[in-house]
Amino acid sequence: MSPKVISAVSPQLTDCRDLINEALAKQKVLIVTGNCTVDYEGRAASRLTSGERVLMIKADGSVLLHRRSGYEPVNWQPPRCQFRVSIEDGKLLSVVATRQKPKESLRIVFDNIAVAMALALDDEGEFAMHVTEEQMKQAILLEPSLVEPGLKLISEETKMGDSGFTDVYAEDSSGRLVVIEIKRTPASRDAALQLNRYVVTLRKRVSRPVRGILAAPELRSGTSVILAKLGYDFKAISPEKCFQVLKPRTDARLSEFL
Amino acid sequence: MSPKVISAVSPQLTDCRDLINEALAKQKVLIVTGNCTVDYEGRAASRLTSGERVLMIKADGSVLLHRRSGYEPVNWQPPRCQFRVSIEDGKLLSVVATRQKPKESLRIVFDNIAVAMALALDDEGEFAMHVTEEQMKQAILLEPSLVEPGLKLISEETKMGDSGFTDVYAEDSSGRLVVIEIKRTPASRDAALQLNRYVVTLRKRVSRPVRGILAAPELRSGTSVILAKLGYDFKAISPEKCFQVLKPRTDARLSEFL
DNA sequence: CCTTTCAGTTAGTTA
DNA sequence: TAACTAAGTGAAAGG
Repeated sequence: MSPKVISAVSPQLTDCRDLINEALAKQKVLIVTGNCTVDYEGRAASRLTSGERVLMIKADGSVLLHRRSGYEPVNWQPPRCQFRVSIEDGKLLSVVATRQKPKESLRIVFDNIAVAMALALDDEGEFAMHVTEEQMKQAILLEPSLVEPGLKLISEETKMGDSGFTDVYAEDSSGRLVVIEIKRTPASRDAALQLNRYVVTLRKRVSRPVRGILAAPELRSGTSVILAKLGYDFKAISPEKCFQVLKPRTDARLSEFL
Repeated sequence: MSPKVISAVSPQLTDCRDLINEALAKQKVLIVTGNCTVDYEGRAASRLTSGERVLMIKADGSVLLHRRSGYEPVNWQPPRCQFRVSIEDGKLLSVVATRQKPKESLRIVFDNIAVAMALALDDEGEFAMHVTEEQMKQAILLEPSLVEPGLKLISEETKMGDSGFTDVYAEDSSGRLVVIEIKRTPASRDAALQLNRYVVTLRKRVSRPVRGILAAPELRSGTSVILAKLGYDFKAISPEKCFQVLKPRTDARLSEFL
């Protein structure tokens, strides 16, 4: 990370300005704490009188100005805005973050800076809302309306022949049979074809109409076309929703975690 | 502010732990940057694998974990949660932030810390979404439904005798006369009495029923009782809404501001 | 690019 | 405290 940090009793404003400009240019994460006033004008308008706050400007041009308390920043700017940094009267450092569409502007004027730092965060980590495929299935079995309102469970049988996919059988509100293919990750062409195999097999056995539903967090590009061609539906299932359904059961684990 | 800052190539974890604990105890704002993994379990569940991030813990126990990009923190904890800081295996520093109701837990484990700082922010500044009382009146004149649906303007006259308050005359959907008292700040007893004077005066002049509405961002405590006793209504008017109504007109000024 | 919907929404107000 | 609503909502998905 090799952070650049300015921390002095009275750091030179010019040094701070240079550090800020460099951070912006190199898309580092910038953190500045000091005494400032803040004006916003755009979708609304606000003014924050003098006080000590923490300014964070992130690599994508998001701006967050935090007071000492509260989850939310008191003032902010969403990603992709542009900056103008300048020194006024030799003793004020102003940062103006502007955005077009909607047209809005945030102006932060420091009359004193305590700490300024620029961080080149090396972060390739993966973020995942995690439930296992088995947990997703459990959630759907527990709460079939996750997939579709009025859906009624027919069979909890998992295996219809092979592996890699989880499936559930149900009946929809019109009395049609429904095969639900569950994937915990973005579903691809393979998932659609697998679903097709299940449906085709089932159609040979029964004379009732059979629907197919692919339940997954999302579809990989192109999959929706195949799915439509085969005549099946897609239902987005979020891991969070599944987790919430399962939550009562995981409370024991949560206690342990705490 | 007199910030305490730890910034070294490889700072001692014990020093960091002490700084964090002190910041938490004294309700300072804490900022820690370093390489970490993050696990969350509560309303949902998530895992973030190793990478460099910025952790901010605010005076009220809000937790924000920011990656290099994005307005929103990747993981967080709302205000009023509790902390446990510990060193594991002598080379991992873990911060666990837990909350009851809903029961949830955030666990951040650093294997390397680049910078840690504790800030005692001195911030008595006032935050205001600002429109003037005149602007509020303009907004209501432009868009009477801000006060009540179906309201129709009768008079743009401002003065009915004295000062300090802005008033507007209208007719409601039932054909009753309406006097609207506008205050840009939280309305007090005085505002209610002022409204009463206007209504009483008007009732002497006309034989139709006359309503009174106090339009302000909010009511000071006790004022709602008085208002109810007098038989008048309160309508909360947010500065933001007014601003949005007026916005088309302020675009010129906004351009100038940018 | 615009619209709609969702969020571990958060925050504020009221009953 | 719970329920309801608004937000400079932000972010993602779909048209």
